[in-house]
Amino acid sequence: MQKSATISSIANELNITPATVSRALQDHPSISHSTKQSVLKVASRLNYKRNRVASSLRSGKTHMIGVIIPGADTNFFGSVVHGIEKCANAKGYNVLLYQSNETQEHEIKGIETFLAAQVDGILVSVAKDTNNYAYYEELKKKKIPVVFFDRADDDTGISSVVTDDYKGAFIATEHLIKNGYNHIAHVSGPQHLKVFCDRKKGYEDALKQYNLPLTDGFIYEGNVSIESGKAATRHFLSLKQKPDAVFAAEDFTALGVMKELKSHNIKIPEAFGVFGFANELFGEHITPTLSTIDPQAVTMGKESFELLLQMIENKNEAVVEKKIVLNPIPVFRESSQRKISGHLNVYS
Amino acid sequence: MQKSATISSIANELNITPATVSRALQDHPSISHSTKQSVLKVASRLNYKRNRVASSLRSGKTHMIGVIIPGADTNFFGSVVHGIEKCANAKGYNVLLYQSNETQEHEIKGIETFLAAQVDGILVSVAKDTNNYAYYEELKKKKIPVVFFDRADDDTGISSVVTDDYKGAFIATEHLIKNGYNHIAHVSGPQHLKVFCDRKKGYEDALKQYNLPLTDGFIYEGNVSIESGKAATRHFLSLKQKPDAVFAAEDFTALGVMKELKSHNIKIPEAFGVFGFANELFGEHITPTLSTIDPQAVTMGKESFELLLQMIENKNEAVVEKKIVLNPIPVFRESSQRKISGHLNVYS
DNA sequence: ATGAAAGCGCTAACAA
DNA sequence: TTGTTAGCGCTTTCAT
Repeated sequence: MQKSATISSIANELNITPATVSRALQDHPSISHSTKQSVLKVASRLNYKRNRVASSLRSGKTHMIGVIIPGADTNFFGSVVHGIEKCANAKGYNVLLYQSNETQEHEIKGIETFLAAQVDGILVSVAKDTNNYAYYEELKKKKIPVVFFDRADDDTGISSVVTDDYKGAFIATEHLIKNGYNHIAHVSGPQHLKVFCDRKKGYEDALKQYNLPLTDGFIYEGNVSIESGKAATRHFLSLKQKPDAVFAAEDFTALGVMKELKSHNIKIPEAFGVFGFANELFGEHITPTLSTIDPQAVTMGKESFELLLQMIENKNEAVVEKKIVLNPIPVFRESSQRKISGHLNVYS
Repeated sequence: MQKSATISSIANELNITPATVSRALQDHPSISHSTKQSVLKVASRLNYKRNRVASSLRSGKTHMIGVIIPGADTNFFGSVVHGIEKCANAKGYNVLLYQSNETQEHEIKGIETFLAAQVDGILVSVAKDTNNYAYYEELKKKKIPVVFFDRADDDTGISSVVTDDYKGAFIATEHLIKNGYNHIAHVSGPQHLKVFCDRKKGYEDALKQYNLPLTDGFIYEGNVSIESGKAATRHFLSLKQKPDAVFAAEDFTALGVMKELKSHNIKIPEAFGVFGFANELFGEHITPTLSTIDPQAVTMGKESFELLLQMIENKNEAVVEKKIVLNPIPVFRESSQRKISGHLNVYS
């Protein structure tokens, strides 16, 4: 292959210096219109492409951001990445992707990779088992812009973009109550993650507000999986006081709940209500369709990137912590709505 | 922030030259054990991290690969990326992701971005509307390693990793036949994409082999979407000779077929069989569960990366085109299996 | 409006 | 085994 064109080759053709070419290419104000014209012409003739690596080395900006997600195989994270990508590309940024596979070990490896690659900033949704944020404190000291999305930590003082999990959970639980379920259980997620704490709190407060008791054994800590939804359900059904509805902290868990209920021939939503969280794709297509909370994944991606970009561009100024909270959108489907025609307390 | 350590800072501390440090860090054979030891010690004390940008500029290798996918929001591509990532990270490569949103325009933009970023190689699954491969010929001339996955082109002479689409389609159709359906229609995908040609051909050949006629109007060209599955079904139901089963070229299309059938109160699988392709996540969870072909997404990602890596490492040797064909795994679920107890031809 | 010159941090051919 | 030297391609300050 013939070597690709550089600013020097352009400069040679025109008998000007590389510096001038560089400036012309950047549309620098101090370059004459005619020079710019000719540079552009030669550049396109030689099929010149700026070497970003060289440019990055010199300028210290790579125009790359790193994104760490637990896994690329859920619709939720897929959509967030989609949002990030779209936005980043529009602003001339590239996206380096890294999957933690839900372990802190990989997460840290990802960050180190990103640092070595000199990314301009990092977006991360922490792994299930991340409970130590010392690493992020380090990054803060190094003034590397970092934004958490979805799975954020409250105490680290790092900017974040999350859904209003508390509100979403409250709405979900309230909806179940209004549909006549009054023994509502909850399958939560790992409690060291703020998301799942908040969702539990929303559930609890909704019960309180409607004067429903918090029954013993009605909260089961799952681990965000179909299997834990099933296990939770087996647990609930073994109680003397059985629930008649479940608010699951996440859709896959809700799916597990539904599967287990079906295998016990318990009718949803007639005999048992189910509500999820995440608006995973499958919820719309299963029978019955799954009620859920849409956390606005694409918007989350977009907002995360924009926030990060702000931080990148104002790198010198004091980095203020900024928290963006998205409005959760309830999606009421079949699994939580029964025709209540007057027998609100039929099961109590 | 204090500037991060460089090889020079390490060299200074030890009164040796940067070159020696560089070599020590690379475990170069000509460096003494003791020097390596001390370099490593100082490096870790200073928290040295190699600057990959500088390294790339000098060596011409970025250890980054670019991946272009139509979109990150299907389980299939999510899983392929998962496979790529895992494998790439293990080998010290980073993954730049770009989504074409199914348009050739974005796809080309992605490639240009990757070239500017000096990636070592590119993995691409072409967009729905890509029909011009001139761009890839260019890459070939420039000796940029490229591997197509899933959506490949046969004539470009570019290496690829795909599922045996023909075989998968054949198995699916054959299975429908063996389950007593004998008016089997097909919803295909865009025919300028080889995947969908192959699937159609597998369908046709299965019919032939079992001496079933290719009925007029039984092939509907969809565009890989729920909506086109619905439209196809409406078309099929409007025919005088109606089909009693559909092999859809892809799961979302199959889902559309099922939805439309349900809205006409046509029972699946009793009155109508449905078979998909892709093994999207939802198929396992809808009612009835969807029979499909598992194209081995994660394996596809892994194999694609390994093939690309080979090409990257043997860049000087003649690049031979290599095609890897994965074995499709049928997943027989409810939507295609009826109890046929002797009335094989009940509908004919 | 343009040129000259230095250098980002690292690597590698050649020399010793 | 280690040092010397040059330079990857670009940006940017300072000078003209």
